[in-house]
Amino acid sequence: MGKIDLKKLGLKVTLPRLKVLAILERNQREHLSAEDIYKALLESGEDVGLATVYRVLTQFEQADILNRHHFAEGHSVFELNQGEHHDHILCVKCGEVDEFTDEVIEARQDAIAKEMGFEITHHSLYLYGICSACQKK
Amino acid sequence: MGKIDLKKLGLKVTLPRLKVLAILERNQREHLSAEDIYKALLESGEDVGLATVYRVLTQFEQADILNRHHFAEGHSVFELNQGEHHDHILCVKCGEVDEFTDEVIEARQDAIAKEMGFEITHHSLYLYGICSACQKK
DNA sequence: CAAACAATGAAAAAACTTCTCATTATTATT
DNA sequence: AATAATAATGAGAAGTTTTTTCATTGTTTG
Ligand SMILES: [Mn+2]
Ligand SMILES: [Mn+2]
Ligand SMILES: [Zn+2]
Ligand SMILES: [Zn+2]
Repeated sequence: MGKIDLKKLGLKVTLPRLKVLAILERNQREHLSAEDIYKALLESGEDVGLATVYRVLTQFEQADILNRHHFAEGHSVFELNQGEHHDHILCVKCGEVDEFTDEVIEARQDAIAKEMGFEITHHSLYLYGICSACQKK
Repeated sequence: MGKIDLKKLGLKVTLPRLKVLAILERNQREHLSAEDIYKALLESGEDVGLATVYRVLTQFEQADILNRHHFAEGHSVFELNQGEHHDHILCVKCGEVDEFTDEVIEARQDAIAKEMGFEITHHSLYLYGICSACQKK
């Protein structure tokens, strides 16, 4: 988990990029939308445009320092790439998001792709359900 | 695979609903967007509004006669519910979509949800990669 | 510190989907 | 077959999320 070096990624070191990165680092366990990040910037008194937030997030995604997810919400959410891959399970009642990794599933995915002649690049797996807290209500 | 009875689903039997259904039935193996369906209607000389296509698709989804998918494209695609569940593998080069089912993955998903205290309702699994045809180019 | 060029903010536009509302169609009931 | 009750429709406006445009500003290199 070394510090992220924008210069090494071919990105100029600008205030907007550093600020967005700081917000993502400060919210490691969260899954933030572009709007969330934009609002956080405004609250910190930073003068960054929403278009820039979108641009920077796309660049970070291409540089593989963060992951974009499409939960069943209509907008993208982002989280810093924490090294080890993980998948997500979401509560359809309260929106809670938990993370998991399963080696059996990962292995089967690779096997299936191979069987079907695909060279797999990535995957997205989301489980939806009702969390234990919401079941009790 | 009995004929779909709109009346039994609590939906009035209207021309737009029948036409949309016909297009979906005629394209069982495809994954069509609302726009695709709208264009197909126009080409058949049908006078159906795009808003109606969206409305009807949402109603069909709620009636559980079709499934909505969010591939990495920015818009929803739909396919008639063919009884047995399946997941998807997509080519990032040419857009080809193939289908598969894996009992091991299905079982692990249920087990994971249970372990994490969730009552699972559904899931979405998409594998992305390069198909065999595109690898040869 | 100057030149070269990349990044930015603001606003417009694009892409997709939903909403509003006046009109029309369907259904159940005569 | 006509009626009344009500649900569905088409057109366009509007809502959401994201991208593009472009004049201005900032970063980097030498
Ligand atoms: Mn996560
Ligand atoms: Mn399918
Ligand atoms: Zn919950
Ligand atoms: Zn391909």
